[in-house]
Amino acid sequence: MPPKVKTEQEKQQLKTLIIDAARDLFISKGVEAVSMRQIAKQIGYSATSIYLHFTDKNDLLRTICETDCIALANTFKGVMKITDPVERMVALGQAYADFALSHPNHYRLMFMTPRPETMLKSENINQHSAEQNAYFLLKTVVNAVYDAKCFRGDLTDVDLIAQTIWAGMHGVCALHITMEKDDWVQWSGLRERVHLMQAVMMRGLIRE
Amino acid sequence: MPPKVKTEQEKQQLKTLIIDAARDLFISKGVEAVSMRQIAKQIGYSATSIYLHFTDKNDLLRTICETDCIALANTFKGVMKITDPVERMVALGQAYADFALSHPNHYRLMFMTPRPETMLKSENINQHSAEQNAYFLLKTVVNAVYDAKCFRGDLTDVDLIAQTIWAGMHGVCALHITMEKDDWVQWSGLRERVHLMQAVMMRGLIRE
DNA sequence: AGGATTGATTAACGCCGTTAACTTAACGGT
DNA sequence: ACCGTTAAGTTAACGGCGTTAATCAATCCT
Repeated sequence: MPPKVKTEQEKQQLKTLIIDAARDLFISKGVEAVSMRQIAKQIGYSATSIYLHFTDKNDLLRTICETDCIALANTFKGVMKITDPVERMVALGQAYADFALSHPNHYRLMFMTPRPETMLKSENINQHSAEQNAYFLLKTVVNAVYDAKCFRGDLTDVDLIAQTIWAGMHGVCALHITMEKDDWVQWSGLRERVHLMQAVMMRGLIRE
Repeated sequence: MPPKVKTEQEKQQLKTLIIDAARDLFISKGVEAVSMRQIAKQIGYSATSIYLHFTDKNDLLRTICETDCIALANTFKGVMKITDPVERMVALGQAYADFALSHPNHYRLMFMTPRPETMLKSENINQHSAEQNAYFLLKTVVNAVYDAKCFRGDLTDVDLIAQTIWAGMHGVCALHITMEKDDWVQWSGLRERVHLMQAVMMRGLIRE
């Protein structure tokens, strides 16, 4: 029963209705365990209706990733108030880990799901906006530390430094999310692992 | 057409035939893109035959992971010949990254695929054998460095140290494998990232 | 020789993502 | 006031998936 002619705003509303339902399901059950039919049922539409707004499941997934990457950058706004550059960088790492570990399925969705071909082009993410790109935000924070001449003298590539910090935090979080339950490893405390990674990063990067 | 009565050895042969075919496909196309029917076709059997040897797809996957975890530990044997404990530890990290980055799908299979419930119990992996457990091997190597009193004084938990090193290398590799193609990040060179992570780890952990 | 057992097969079930064909309601033009 | 067009949705259908049930053929045991 199609009460026709939808304003652009109404269209967008339905689109975000789909996105929100899909994200809820993805987060609570994991991406691969959620079907288009389930998402549709959740919002009282038929499965094929989703295809009127997204070309396929990957498109939906990519859109959620983009949206949430922006949202994630926004949740980091609080740490940006910290004035000391090094302190701010540490706090950002902590905030990142907090997000990853308190929303593991959400994190998996955003940073542990291999991107299919169709996901490559993300025109919607502004490469150079701290509001819209969590990585650019990290880079900004790292750059401030660099400008304050706090890094070791042999470190001159800000991208490289930022990506290494990211990799360190990602490593702890991703390893935990994937292998938490594997009992052939005697896992030490998660808190300690996050903390030591931060300490190692700082000692390894900051001028002594 | 069943030419009956199979010796235990023949059974095992068929089982490893399935495993090898499945691994080949998993590695070349990614786990989720490979169906039981495809694996079966590869070895000239019907799809349901696989279920005579593995209870389901997860069981097959878990078996491959276990097998290859043991195999991985064996490929590290060369590294163990290095006598200097710190050198040996660095070389192990490099060997680990080399494996991950030259066999990304294989690595994904082993260390980036979330374990379903049925995967938890891995009785086949010996928790305390360096030959059968790559993590225990790492722990042994880390322990040698610890005994040589090369770690900073505040580091006393060998498991924690080993897991942090693992996380660091895993972070670089996993991030690369997942996000390599995402163009909203200006990736610096992969080699440099691996190298800096190693350097940061060493500077952060080793007594100065 | 004949029944039980083993190693395999084919058929079938209920999902999945996605496409095609169809329906119904609202709008624009005359 | 009518009528075609189009937008927004539906149902039907396709081929493939993981997996289970039923079946089949060859061998073994007695």
